[in-house]
Amino acid sequence: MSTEGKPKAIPQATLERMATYLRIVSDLDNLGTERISSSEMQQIAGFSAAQFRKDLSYFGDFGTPGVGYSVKHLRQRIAKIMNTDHTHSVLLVGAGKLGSALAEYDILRQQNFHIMAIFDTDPDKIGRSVAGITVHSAEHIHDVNKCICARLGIITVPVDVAQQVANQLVDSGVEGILNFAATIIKVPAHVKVRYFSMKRELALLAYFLEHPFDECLEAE
Amino acid sequence: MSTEGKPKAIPQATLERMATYLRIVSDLDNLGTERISSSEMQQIAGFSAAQFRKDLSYFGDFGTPGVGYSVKHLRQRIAKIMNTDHTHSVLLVGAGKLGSALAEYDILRQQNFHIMAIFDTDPDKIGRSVAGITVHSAEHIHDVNKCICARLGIITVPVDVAQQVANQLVDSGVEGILNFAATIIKVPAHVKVRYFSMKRELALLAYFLEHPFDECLEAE
DNA sequence: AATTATTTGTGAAATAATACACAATCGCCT
DNA sequence: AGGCGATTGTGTATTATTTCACAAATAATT
Repeated sequence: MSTEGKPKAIPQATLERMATYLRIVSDLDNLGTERISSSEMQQIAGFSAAQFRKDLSYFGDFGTPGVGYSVKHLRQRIAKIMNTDHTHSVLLVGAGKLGSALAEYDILRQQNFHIMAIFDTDPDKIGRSVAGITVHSAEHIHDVNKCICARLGIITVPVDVAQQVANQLVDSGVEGILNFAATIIKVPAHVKVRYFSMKRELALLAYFLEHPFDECLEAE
Repeated sequence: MSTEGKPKAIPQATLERMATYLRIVSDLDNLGTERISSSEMQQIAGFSAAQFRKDLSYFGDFGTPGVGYSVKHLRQRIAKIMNTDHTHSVLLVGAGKLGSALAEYDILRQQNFHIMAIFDTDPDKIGRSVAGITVHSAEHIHDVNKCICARLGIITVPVDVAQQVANQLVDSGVEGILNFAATIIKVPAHVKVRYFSMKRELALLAYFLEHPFDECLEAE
């Protein structure tokens, strides 16, 4: 329907939903589903059908009126948009309980994000093997990443060394950081940071325990 | 400055930031800092000073003009608002790598959220001990929670049993769920769900690798 | 080929969130 | 006691996002 690519500003919220759409269509594709309509997506994802269509419209045309969307096609297009149509190397810093769990739990099975090296600042952990990968000293992030050229990093170290580790990651060429340490880290403008804090999530849920009817919509 | 409590609708985004403010003032308090101004908060949190003041204004008056905010007072007030001024019992379902790591890593040290019971659907895991807590069968969630009365739950089971586990949690009285399984779960309207997916976060970071100058603001 | 039942894509309207700007307030200093 | 510099709290303006509503497009049917 539209004619050409649209270099408009994409709402942050749209991008977050795109990642969810991608997961859903990937699941549907793996299940063998061939078609999906925006109203079916509403059922599955919890966002409105119009929201779904509007989100996609920022990136061009995806479906065919009267029919819906090809799941396979949607998956390919969104994967390309999200830049997950190929493998990304990832550095993991922090070989503690959480870091080890992440290395084994999610990544190795879910394609396209490969943890290529693990680092730690704790001398006791250096040299040991986690999820089949040797743990290096965090001092060597720069050197090791010369070979790997990873642009993504995950921080699972204690708060007091998080900033230092972030600096080293950035220094080694990392441009996207997922930070599990409960502290805000300062990075150059070209580096994107996403945060996750268990306590923060639980605090939000605790709030809603006393305010059950605020904001019941919003799904993933 | 204002006269009375304000039962206005609180923006979701404000609540998310409130949780961050709470972490920051808690840290400052522990460090012995006594006062903070909104502009100092801007430095630390990355949100604008006006944003900080506006967010607080939804909940009443907190500071004194010309002086700033008492860190201790702010901490108490926000903790009360977020409902984290007392301990919450939490149920954890899924004693795999991630669940075990969460049980040990974050919660036990960070006060006010206590994992009181761990469950799993895998017979091999039932009866074993994780982080000093015996793993029960997920079938017994309802019974066990009769004693515990937890209103918060964490799901770290595989996607195919996530919905079933969610149902059992809700059935046992849980009203807030933190879901690490990569699937959207359906719950009654009074139950709040927060999602976390590693792949989703990494996909977003991957997007920004190719779009480094979109949305550089936004901190935690 | 025309008709109907669907469903997309999107401009415009409605809603929500953020940034701005400044009056009100406070502590300090003289 | 009054003036000054600093900082809050908030009404308003601005910007961003979501919702709505419908024309355009398609397949199926007759």
